[in-house]
Amino acid sequence: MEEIRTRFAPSPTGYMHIGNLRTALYAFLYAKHHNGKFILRIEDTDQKRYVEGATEIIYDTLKQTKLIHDEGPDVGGDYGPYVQSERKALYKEYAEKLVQSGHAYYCFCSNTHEENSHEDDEPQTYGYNRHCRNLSKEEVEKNLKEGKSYVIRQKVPLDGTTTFHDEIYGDITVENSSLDDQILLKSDGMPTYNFANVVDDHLMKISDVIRGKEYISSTPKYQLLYEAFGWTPPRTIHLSTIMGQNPDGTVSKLSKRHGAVSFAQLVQDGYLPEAIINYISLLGWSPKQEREIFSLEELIELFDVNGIIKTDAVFDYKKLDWFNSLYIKELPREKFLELAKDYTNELSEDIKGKWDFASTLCQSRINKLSEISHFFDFLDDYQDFDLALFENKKNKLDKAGSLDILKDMYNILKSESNWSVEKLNQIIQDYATEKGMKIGKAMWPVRIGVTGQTVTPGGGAEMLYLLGKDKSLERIEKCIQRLL
RNA sequence: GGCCUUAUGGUCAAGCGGUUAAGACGUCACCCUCUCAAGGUGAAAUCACGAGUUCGAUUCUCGUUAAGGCUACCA
Repeated sequence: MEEIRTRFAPSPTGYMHIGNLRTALYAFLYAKHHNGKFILRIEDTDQKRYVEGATEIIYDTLKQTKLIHDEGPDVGGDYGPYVQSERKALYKEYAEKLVQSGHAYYCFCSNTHEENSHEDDEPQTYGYNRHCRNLSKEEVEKNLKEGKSYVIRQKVPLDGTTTFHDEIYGDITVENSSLDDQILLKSDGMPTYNFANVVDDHLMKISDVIRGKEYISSTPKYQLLYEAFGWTPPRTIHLSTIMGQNPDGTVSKLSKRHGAVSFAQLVQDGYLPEAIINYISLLGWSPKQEREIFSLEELIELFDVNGIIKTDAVFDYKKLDWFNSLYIKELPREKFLELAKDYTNELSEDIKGKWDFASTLCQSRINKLSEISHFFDFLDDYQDFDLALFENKKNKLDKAGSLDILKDMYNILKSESNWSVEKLNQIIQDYATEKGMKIGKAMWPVRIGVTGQTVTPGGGAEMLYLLGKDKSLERIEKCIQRLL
């Protein structure tokens, strides 16, 4: 049986775009679902874009998301090297083969881009004018001998059509006349992506190419290349684009202006890799089930090209938040504490001292780890709040009623030496029982008085504990003064 | 401009000729509850438009419109 081999072929650009990561994920899931191999290949043929440390970012991302590759520059494999710049000689060799077989030609035009430049009001000309397509052998030899700079271009048939099959989009046919004689080998001797991916996918025995659908337009040219070489093309699976929502409601390709778009940025914002993977797995693919929480193992089990969606998906940070909050809640306590460490710097010494308890409040309520930094800011933001907050109809409380409770609580709390959440809860419960009221009624004035806010991430006793005895009493006293 | 692709609620999406058109996020109620969060229940909200084909179209075909991609010595 045919071995399934997929590849993830990122350019070392310095960051991992979330759309790119999704492509990697799908390629990984597809391969693993079929017990195949997932290969990492670094496409660094554009030397101008080389970024220091960029490959490490790719390795890190793959490691953090657990998309473990079976072959790649760092782990080796039978089809290396896995870095395109190290395969330079290979491409030249194959490009020349194509020249010999009449499927490509040398082009000595200096800069076609400039030649084709135009004024805005002039009708635009498109593509290369094929100036060198029919140069005589002698002319080519002469130019070569003179050491003229050249590129090798694909000799695309002038008529007829080319058809390829995509697993998602079906058969796609284009007129060859709409295809340009694209550059295969650049003047610096490096191949273009368009050429390298064909050679490498074949040489590395890639069975299924999974990539973004921006390559659909180029695929006919790849098809022609495979045919010229006499190779069987791999299956192709083109993926929809991940979009971002613009302020005006329109959408466009997800980019910086929509928010964090790189995996590293998302992680820094406090999203867990597992949550990110879970969320993006469902952006453009559906397991056709009602649940949405899946581990990587489950995704491998369930992955099926049948569920891949053709339409572009808008990245929704709100939904990512939801996934993330669930994953954070599920985190074992130790793990949460460890991850939280990076976000506690801005916390007050007071909160840090009570972190053992305070962290539980965070874990059950935050959407992303970065929210920890300012989670307790409200405690310090204590001003002369509107005394109407003491009125609460559900508890049948007015200012006078609150004042009474506050006075009692002040006296009770003043003599309390065991300032723990449990004890505080206990004594307030005892007080409520004694007064024949529900604990909620007794807690209301306390919680409001001590925080000055109706909404707090925790109950009255918890707020008292976090504030500490001195500050709590001080605030209660102040409220009593104001209410008198 | 040319070529290619796509079109179900605000968002992710199920559906693959006959359905009260799933489910999730978000929103809004209500319940629970010392507030919030979590949890529970419920509500509002979708087949872009126009022609066909068919007994019957969200589903098939064609057009329109809109959106996206390609049209680089970037990938």
